[in-house]
Amino acid sequence: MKTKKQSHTREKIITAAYELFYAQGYQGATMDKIIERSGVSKPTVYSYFSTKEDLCVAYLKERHKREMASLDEAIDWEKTPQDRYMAVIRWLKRALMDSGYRGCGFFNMVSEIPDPGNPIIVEAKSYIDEFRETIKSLVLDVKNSEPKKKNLDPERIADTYYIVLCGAIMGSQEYREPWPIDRAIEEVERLIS
Amino acid sequence: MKTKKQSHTREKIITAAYELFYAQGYQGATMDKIIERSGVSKPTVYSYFSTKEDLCVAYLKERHKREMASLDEAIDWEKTPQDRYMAVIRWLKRALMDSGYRGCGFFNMVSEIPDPGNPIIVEAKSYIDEFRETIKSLVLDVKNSEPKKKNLDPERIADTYYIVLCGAIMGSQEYREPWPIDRAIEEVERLIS
DNA sequence: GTCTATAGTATGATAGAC
DNA sequence: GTCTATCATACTATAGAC
Repeated sequence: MKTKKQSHTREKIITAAYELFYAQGYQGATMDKIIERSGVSKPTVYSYFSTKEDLCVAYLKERHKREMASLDEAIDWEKTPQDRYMAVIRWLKRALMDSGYRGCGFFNMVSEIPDPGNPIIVEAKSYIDEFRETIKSLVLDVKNSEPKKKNLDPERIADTYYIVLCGAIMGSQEYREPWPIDRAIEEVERLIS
Repeated sequence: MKTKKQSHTREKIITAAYELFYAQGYQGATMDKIIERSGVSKPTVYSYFSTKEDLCVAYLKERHKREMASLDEAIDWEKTPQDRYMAVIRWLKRALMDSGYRGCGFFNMVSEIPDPGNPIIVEAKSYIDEFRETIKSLVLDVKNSEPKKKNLDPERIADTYYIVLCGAIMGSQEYREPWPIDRAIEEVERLIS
C-alpha cells in the first residue's frame, strides 16, 4: 500500500540518521553515510528531507519523542513521589551507560553548533525545557507529599537537580565511567532529604 | 632574527587557531579560516603544524597553559582556604560570561569528537584531570583550616564540586544565562559549610 | 595548486498499483 | 496503458585538507 511504503522509507532514513547523528555529531555524520546506512537512494532521501539540517531537526524531534516516552515510563513505574523524583536520574544513568557514555544527543548539538538561532539548537532547547518541566513537577509532588517536606523550595531544587544532572552527563562522558552519575544520584537524593 | 620571527609566526597561527577552534569547534574551524585569520601563508602554516589535528592539539596545550595560569592567579588572589576554594567557580563564572556562554573549550571537543583515543581528547582530559587535582587540593586546605572542618570528606566534596561545575558550564551554555552558574556557586559553598 | 569529500541535483530506469 | 514511489548513477559546485 502506498502510505505504508512511504512511511517505511521515512522510518529507514530516520533510523539511520538517529544512529549516526548521535554517534558522530552533526558534521561527523555525513549525508553519504546516512544514505548508505539507510539503504534508501539519495534522491529519495532528499525527497523526504530537502536539506541535512531538515533531517537533523527531524532526528531531534524523533529523539525528543522517544526519550520523553521512555522517561515517562520510568517515572510511572514508581509509586511514591520520592521514587518518581529519583526515577529521572536513575533513568539517566541507564541511558548513559547503554550509550557507551556518548552523552546527551541534545547537549552534544549545543556544544557543536554555536549559533543559538540555528533550528537544530532551537529544537534541542525545546527538549531541555520540557525535561526541566518534568523535574519541576516531580519536585512539587514531593513537596506536597508530606508535611515535613513543606519547607522545600521547588524552584531551587529543580534548578539544582538540572545542574547536577548536566554535570553527571558531562562528567561521565569525559571519563566514560559511571561514578559521576552515582555521585550525582546521591546529591539529588540529598536535595529532598 | 630567525628564532624570533619563527616564534612570532607560530604565535600568530596559534592565536588564530585559539579563537576559531573555541568559537566554532574542531570541524567548524576550517584550516582556510584559520590560515586567513592568522595572516600566515598556507605552506608556512603547514610547516609548523603538519595536520589540522596537530594544530588543534597545540591549541589545546596553549589553552591548558593559559587557563591554568589564569585560574592559579585567581586562587592566589585570595587569602583564606574558604575563599581560595570558592575562587575556582567564581573564576569560572567570569570566564563563561566573558566568552558569551560558549562553554568550555575542552568539554566542547569531548562532545564533538567521539573517539576517546583521539589525541585531541587525550589532551582535553589532561586539562580536566589537572583541574580536578587543583580542586582537590583546595578542599584539603579547607579541611585542615579549622577543627570544625575535620569531618569533611575531601574526595567526595571534590568530586561533587567537579560535577556541579560541569553542570554550571553546560547549563549556562544551553541557556546563555548566568543563573546556572549562580546556582552552582551556592551549591559549592554549601559543600563545605 | 591539487586532490578528495561533501551537499545537493538531474536523468533515466524499474516495479507495482490501478 | 498511466501514475507513483523508488532506485542507480552520473553530475555540479563548493569547500576542505594539505
